[in-house]
Amino acid sequence: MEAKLEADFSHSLKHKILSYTKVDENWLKMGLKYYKKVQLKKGDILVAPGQITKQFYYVESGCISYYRMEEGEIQVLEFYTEDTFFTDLPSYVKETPSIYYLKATEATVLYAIEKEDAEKSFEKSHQLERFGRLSMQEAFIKSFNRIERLNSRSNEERYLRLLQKRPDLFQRLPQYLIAFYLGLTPVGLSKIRKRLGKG
Amino acid sequence: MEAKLEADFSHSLKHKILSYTKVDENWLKMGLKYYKKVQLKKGDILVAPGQITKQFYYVESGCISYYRMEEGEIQVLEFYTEDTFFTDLPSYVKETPSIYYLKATEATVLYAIEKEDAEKSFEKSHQLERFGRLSMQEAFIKSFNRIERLNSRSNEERYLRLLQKRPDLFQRLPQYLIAFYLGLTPVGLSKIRKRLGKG
DNA sequence: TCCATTTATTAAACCAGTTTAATGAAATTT
DNA sequence: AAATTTCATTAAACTGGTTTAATAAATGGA
Repeated sequence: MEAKLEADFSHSLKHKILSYTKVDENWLKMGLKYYKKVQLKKGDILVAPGQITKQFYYVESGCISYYRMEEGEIQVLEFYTEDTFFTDLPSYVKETPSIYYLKATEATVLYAIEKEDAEKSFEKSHQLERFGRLSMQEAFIKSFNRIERLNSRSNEERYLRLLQKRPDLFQRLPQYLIAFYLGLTPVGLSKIRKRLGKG
Repeated sequence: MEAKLEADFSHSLKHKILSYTKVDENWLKMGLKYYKKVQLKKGDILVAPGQITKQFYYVESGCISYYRMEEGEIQVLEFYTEDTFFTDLPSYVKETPSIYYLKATEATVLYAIEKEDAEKSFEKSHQLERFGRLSMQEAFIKSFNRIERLNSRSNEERYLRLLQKRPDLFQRLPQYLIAFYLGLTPVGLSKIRKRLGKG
């Protein structure tokens, strides 16, 4: 019974780690036991400006939006959804106060690991260190793709590409957040959608 | 004499690696010996569309621009300058043909390591694996900063921020490349500069 | 179920960029 | 030094966004 329970615990996280590299069972167990489950309700704030982000996260289910407010304007950097690692990296790495929000835009289940523990696990296990490297590499590629998208000069194209690449976002998020993510105003996005016949 | 020569070889690269994490001298030597020096003249192309990028690079001096051509339009993703690691990551990771150019915009000195050798070094040494992870993390943070800049809706602000953060680029690169990097046309950038009184 | 709030659309005036093309200046080649 | 090429600026017409404000629709709480 208990064994069953343990096997179920963070199953998706375990699977995710193993998708990067082979990790011996005992080291994997060691790494996994540092993670603790966090349940967020819609609207819960995980990180707010001024706080130092000392944890790294894995989204099992739900959606976290990563944004900041600057002179009344929202700037949306990313949406983290199922099966994704994330944190507020600038604050996490430099241990300085965050200037961002990390907020659940729907009921969300996370696993959180303390920075200290993450580093401990990397130090102890070469294999987990490799997992750390490869997951960082994946994060980098994703952010690279985002740059590519942001850098193309046509907003319409940007909208269409997002619609194609992450259609789920349009179902689960208010449209104005998507507008800011695309670097548009809600009015601007609405116009584009009208022009395209709502695609 | 020979010892002196060896000590000088890729000194800046050695220094760079050690800036990430401690690496025992013998492992470091082992890692470094995989790198070979590459000298590029202005205009030389390191990677062209269609090629598979099988090396990872470190810029000792000079400047490499990373861009693509799409229907006659240039899209500039990044400029890699002194003391920076880079490659065409999508192609390097997935071993698929590149869709980008990597081109020297001035005389440039690089150190190049074969992917195979890089992986070998990571496998052999936990410390080098850590270096790999942390350098990837740094690359990720840089690209994150770029997203932040690209995502702000005012072009003028984007221009000013770049001017402040990487003033060297304005000295060493033609203005039209900077314009495309900012997601503008050369004409657009020229207008902004005029408006601001050439900053 | 109704009321309050949040979100999306539309309209109108405006503006910061684009496109195209011409001119001029600077750098490179011969 | 002259010729050629590359690069930056300017102008004019245009376009696709912004801003502001009003309205309508959807959502959520008491």
